[in-house]
Amino acid sequence: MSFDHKAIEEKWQKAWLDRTDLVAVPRADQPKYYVLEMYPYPSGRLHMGHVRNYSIGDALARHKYMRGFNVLHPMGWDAYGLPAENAAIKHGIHPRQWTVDNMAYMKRQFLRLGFTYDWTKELATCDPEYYRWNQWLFLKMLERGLAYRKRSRVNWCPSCQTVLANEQVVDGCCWRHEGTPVEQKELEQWFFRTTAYADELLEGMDQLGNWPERVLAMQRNWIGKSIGAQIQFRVVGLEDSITIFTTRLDTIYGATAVVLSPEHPLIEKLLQGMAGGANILARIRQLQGRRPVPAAVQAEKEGIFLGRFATNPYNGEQVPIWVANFVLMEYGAGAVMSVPAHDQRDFEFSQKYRLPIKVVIQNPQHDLNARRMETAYTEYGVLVNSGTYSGLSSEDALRKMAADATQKGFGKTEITYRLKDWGISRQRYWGTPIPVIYCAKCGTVPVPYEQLPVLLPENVQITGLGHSPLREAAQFLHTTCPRCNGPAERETDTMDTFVDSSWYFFRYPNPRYAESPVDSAAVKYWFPIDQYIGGIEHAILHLIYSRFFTKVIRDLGLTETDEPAARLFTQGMVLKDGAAMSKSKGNLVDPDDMIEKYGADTTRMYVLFAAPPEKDLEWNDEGIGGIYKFLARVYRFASRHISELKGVPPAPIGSAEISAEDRKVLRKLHQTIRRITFDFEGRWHFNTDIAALMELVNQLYASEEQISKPVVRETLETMVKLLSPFAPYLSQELWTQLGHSEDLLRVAWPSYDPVLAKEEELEVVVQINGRLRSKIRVREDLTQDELKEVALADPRIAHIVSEQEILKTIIVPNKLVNIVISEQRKPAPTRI
RNA sequence: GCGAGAGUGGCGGAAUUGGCAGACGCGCCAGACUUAGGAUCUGGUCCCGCAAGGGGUGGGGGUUCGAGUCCCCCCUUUCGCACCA
Repeated sequence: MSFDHKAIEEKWQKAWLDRTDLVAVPRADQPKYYVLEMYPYPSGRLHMGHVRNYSIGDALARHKYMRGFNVLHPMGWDAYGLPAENAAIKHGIHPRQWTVDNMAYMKRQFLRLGFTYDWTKELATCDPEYYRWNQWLFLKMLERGLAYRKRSRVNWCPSCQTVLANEQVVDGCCWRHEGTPVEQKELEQWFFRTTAYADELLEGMDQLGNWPERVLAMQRNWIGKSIGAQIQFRVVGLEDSITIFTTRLDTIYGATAVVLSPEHPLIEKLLQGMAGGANILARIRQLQGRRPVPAAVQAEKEGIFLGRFATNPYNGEQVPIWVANFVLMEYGAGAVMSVPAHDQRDFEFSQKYRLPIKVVIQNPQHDLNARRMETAYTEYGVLVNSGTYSGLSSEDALRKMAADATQKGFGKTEITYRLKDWGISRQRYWGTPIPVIYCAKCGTVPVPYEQLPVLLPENVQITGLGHSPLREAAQFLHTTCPRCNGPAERETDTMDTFVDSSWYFFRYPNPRYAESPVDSAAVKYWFPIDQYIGGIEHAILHLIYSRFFTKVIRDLGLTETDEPAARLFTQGMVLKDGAAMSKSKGNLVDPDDMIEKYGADTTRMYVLFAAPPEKDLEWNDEGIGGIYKFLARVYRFASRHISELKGVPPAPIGSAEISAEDRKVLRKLHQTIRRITFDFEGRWHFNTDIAALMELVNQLYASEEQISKPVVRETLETMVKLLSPFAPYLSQELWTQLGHSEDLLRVAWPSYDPVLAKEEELEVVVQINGRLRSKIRVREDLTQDELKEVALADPRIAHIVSEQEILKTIIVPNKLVNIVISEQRKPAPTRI
């Protein structure tokens, strides 16, 4: 009987349609397991990266079912987003239609792949019953000052025709459009106050020991906490002072200038009434224009002297005030002190403009000479030329100088973050309307909760022309003020779609819950997510926003959860010819084609086999055939024996009269159980688990003629269980053919017998001077002396050792004997 | 520049604590079965050598009875951050 994967998969797809046994319900008597894979954007069809992500999650979910866990394994759709709108512009199809069609198609793909999702938990973020809760959460955040509106310089992607958050700018370009430099625009925007949780986001990482270090490092870096001090320099001849931020207060005696960002608000005032001031201002504006925005490339440092001076509050020295392109307004105080001797940037700047260099930290290796320095000395050290602080270490000086600044009132200790508040306004149609109304009389008025959801209107002309299409939707735009009933306008920007994905995992436990975004009781049972699985590309974007939302939702009193996911796993990318698969590169491998040709089992299993899950996977069109061949081998072996196994009991474990060949197969079987079981505990190197199953099958083929029926039954049944997380269709089919009726998910995961798994006779390696010389087969648990004796009796060893003096013998019981003799004289090399 | 990771046959990869380097698969070679084989089964496949033997995990050094694994230096490469004061 040949392996008809199509017939088998179609049969079980039908049987598994609308299955009710996967509906997750809280149960007090069972340990729970919430396994979640990042939901997809419904772009049209699944790609291999999806198949990989979801095959990892499904293997885990199936294993947890078999281990007796109450499993929550949901799936949904990140259904708002720009591609739907682009499709509308290009093909004239409505974004909703496009999205709905795609979800339907991709759901069929999911069903075809045989994943164990509880589809009763399905959610789509473009559904009013979902996005109303985005609006609800927004209003709560508004109440708490966690959402606010301000005019600011924002990142603008000319391709997307919308604003981007800082997190969505990669190398100065849009995260969706690699070649499109982001522009800066001044706009009124809504923000979420992520900075309010900066410290908790940082400290919370202590709880994330089971997140990849790589992700934590990226988040730490992104939050960018730095502890320093703010110091005020009085402007000579004016009442104003300039505040600078520094982490190296210990070097302040070496300051030779104060440098402002070109956007610094004080500049105009400083130039007022100065001769040539207008000219200088014009040059500064020019400098701004020339600055690469945002600073993607390190540009040549350029500066302009303002003609004014400021006083260093520590030593009373007057230093020139400059404006330079390398000082960022967005960070710290928008102004710095320039210490060329101890900061590389300041050093370069001073070289170019011939500013003096003053050494105030001494290098213990050799004395620094300001005139001969070629780079800045940035290490901590001992202070010199620093008044009363001279002689202190940098660490002591930092503390003392900050304390003195506070006491004397010209500065204080200050903490700054790289993390910025999250700009969430998007000038696009296909997203959640921001539930705010602008009234000429009452100002900005939140939409009352009872009027939620603010529905996204369906009949809107989508043009992609740079302002929200909702501006043109008169029905939507014009409304009445909830306070005064006067005429008013709605906010027409929509929310960043990352808002949707920041809390969807809280919705899964009860996605139809109508009282609040989260069903607190259900969440209390299921949370935290025991295992979250997704791509590394979300290390900062989605995963930092999610952590922020988790804390906000907690502080709203809806949950007690501090962190969303106890464990995070980031799988590697699927590559073809060394590059990520993409339409533009033309190197796509379509999962549908693979499923059509080899079946879902093979496709799933191959993505698990080709590389360990955390590493990138290089797709190989030939390789997948090897998995198909393996499954066909399993099927063929089973087919040859199933009919004769009727009524045959599984092998009685430990039975004395089983043959040596039986024992060999059982040993391999139990070693395989041990290996795969161990691996599911967290290592997840499914590639080696599948290799172990292949070894078992190879052993079965080799021993086929000599093993007894009970052992065949035992081995087949157990093997099918071990195989089922990776190849569920074939496994369920064979399980049924073996005479069972229950679903494999409800069958207990096999346990191994350590006695059976143990090798009876061991092969011990014999080395001489660390080099392999022979192998001996011995009984287990020989004493060290016995082992040594057997090793020395080995003819090959005896031959080499014969007349040498044995200096030492190292014995690792059951493993190895290493005999150390004096190094043999090498025969003189024959030269030609 | 800073931070994290990686470098093993023709290819993907294995080697859980320092203890047989190359499991498993692809590819390739040979044989069997066959009208046929891009099916299936069996055997072989790190390099040099007929063999005995020798060499071998990016390069160099070190620790150790013993190093792919630990330490130091260097090279290559992937990813993240990048004028963050």
